[in-house]
Amino acid sequence: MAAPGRGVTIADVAARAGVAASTVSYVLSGKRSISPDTARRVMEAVAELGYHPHAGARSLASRRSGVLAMMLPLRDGMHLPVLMQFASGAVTEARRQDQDVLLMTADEGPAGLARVAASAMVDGLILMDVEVRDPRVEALRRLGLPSVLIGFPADAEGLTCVDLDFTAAGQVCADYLVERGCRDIALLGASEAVYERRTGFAERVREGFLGRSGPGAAVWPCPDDPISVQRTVKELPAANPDLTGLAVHNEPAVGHVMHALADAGKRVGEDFHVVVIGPDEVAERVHPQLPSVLVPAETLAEIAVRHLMRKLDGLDVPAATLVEPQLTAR
Amino acid sequence: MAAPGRGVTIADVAARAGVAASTVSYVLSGKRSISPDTARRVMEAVAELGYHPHAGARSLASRRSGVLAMMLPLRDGMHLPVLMQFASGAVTEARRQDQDVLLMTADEGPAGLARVAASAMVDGLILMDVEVRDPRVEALRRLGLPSVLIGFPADAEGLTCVDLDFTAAGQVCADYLVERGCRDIALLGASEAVYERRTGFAERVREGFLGRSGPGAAVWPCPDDPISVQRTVKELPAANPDLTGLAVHNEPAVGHVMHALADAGKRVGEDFHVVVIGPDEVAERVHPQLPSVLVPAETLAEIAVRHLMRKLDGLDVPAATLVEPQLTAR
DNA sequence: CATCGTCATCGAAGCGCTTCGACGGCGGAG
DNA sequence: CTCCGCCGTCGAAGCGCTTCGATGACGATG
Repeated sequence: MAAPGRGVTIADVAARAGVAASTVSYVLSGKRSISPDTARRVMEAVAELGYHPHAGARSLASRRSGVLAMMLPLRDGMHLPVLMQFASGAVTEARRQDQDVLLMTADEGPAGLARVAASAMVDGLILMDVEVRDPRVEALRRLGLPSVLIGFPADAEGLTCVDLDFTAAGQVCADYLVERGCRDIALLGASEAVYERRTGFAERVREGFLGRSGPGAAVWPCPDDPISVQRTVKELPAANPDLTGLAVHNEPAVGHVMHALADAGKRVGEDFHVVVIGPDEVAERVHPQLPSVLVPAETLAEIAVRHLMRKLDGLDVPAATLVEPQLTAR
Repeated sequence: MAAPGRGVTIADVAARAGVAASTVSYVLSGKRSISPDTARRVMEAVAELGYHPHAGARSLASRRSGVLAMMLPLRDGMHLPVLMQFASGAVTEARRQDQDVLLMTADEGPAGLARVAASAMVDGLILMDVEVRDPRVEALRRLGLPSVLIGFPADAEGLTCVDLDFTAAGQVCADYLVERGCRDIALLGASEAVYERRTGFAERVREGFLGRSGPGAAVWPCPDDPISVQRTVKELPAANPDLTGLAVHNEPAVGHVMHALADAGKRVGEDFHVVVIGPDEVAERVHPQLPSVLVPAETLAEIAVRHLMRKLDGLDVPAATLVEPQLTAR
């Protein structure tokens, strides 16, 4: 009793329930019909002994490990809390489907994919923060490991991708500002680095935003330290005196933007409008609170896991899933 | 060639190298001496075929899965970026030791521990954000699953724990402020909830801080929204007019604190001093930049993984490891 | 009453790996 | 020159599970 559950095998359960090991297996998997009476005795034995199937043995015999890999990068300019939301959303949904999640880092690169695929350590893979040209994508195709991407690479042929519709998000923000009567509007984005890496979502927000705004609209990449933000916000009116609306797609910078605007004498919500693309807390933690379009990290992760599970079960799933952005007015 | 590496078994490697399967195994594990010539042929075959051992088979036969679990909470008041640093630090170090990391959430609780332990899915466990009274700790003891805690529960008997020396961190902050000539000092902490949950580190910072400061010192719990921060900062001088030094142990609030102090006419770095316990970025992203004591998440995670691996190898490790805090002046 | 299905269950054969004991071949000691 | 011991290698026996085919038992059918 020192370590209950340790070393309990299916044979122990079978003996206890007075059946064959294979019968226990069938009760547990439901792959053959079993009399209710036998099933009950088996389940009781399982509970009494605290039996949990040996993961390795199971995966060896059934060619299913019950583990999903999540490969997520920790690159410069990524907003860590959002990544954590993705991770937690994925784990939660995976557990609901009796799967576990292995955390991989992006810098293992394609070799890491080959490793987990060949070792049959995981059944499928969720790839995060996909870049427009991503070396992992090619490896993925080659390996034939079931996978779902969060984000869209340039060539999504044959892949399953899920993401927020960032183009629509850019549009929603532009529309919001225009409806508020803003004359000219601008998008204050993430630092240059994010655009240079050609991270898909940043580009798409820009396109969506510009597509809905007048000829005076501009996009300003901006690092998130207070000095840079202050400087950028100061430059805005100089570049365009008619600017009265700003969309901010740079989570950590939002607070600084608000202070810079206050310093510049803008009264946000009155003669100047700001809308945020980012987590609710960011938009709620400034004064005044701002309208925002949320990146629904948990929802995206959940969809990704569900799609992946369907693929593992041989069902088919839409190649591209775009989640509609919601603008929360505040 | 459509899916190279798929289905390559140790027998394939053995055939290719002209040896027995067991020999391949010994080459790979180094558990018996092998002639250099044979070893070379085997390694070549491994490389040519892209062989990776089947994880399930390996764990079944060797009773080692090569996977470590990391159970980390996503509770209110936790600073997500720091958690992500822990996770990434652990994954990085684990990979260095040829291990993978399974991500578990705290809300699976003790049952989750029983599951992974009994299924032999993981070899060991790292438990994060340990509370003073944590139900998982008891389960851990009972299961006998090798583990390392990041944080200290009330009863650490028989456990291996690693953490920043938060008591010392509190002391360092108090000392810093006193040395700067501050008359009275205060600690602005996290929201009440964190203290109520009796999260170990918050309490220890407080004790360390109070232990080194004069009788006028005070601790102010504080939520991290701008309104609450503004209010709390306004109350400080009312409660103690001689207050000229503040330690902030609440990452997201730092920016707001600085603005509130500016509004109150304090000139930080001159007639008023502030020190931060938190990530470097937080202290660097305000103006003026602040001195800070870092929570070395990656280092802690790295130590935890290393200790865990030593335990798995039957070596012994110190029961308690406290990392000395470093104050970075800026 | 003999025959045929169906249902519930069993036994055995692997899944791919590690590990143990065994066994040739070789060099050094006697 | 023989014997012993060691080194390098092999074959076989599992690890705990799933799954396939086989087998009784039993009710329905002709």
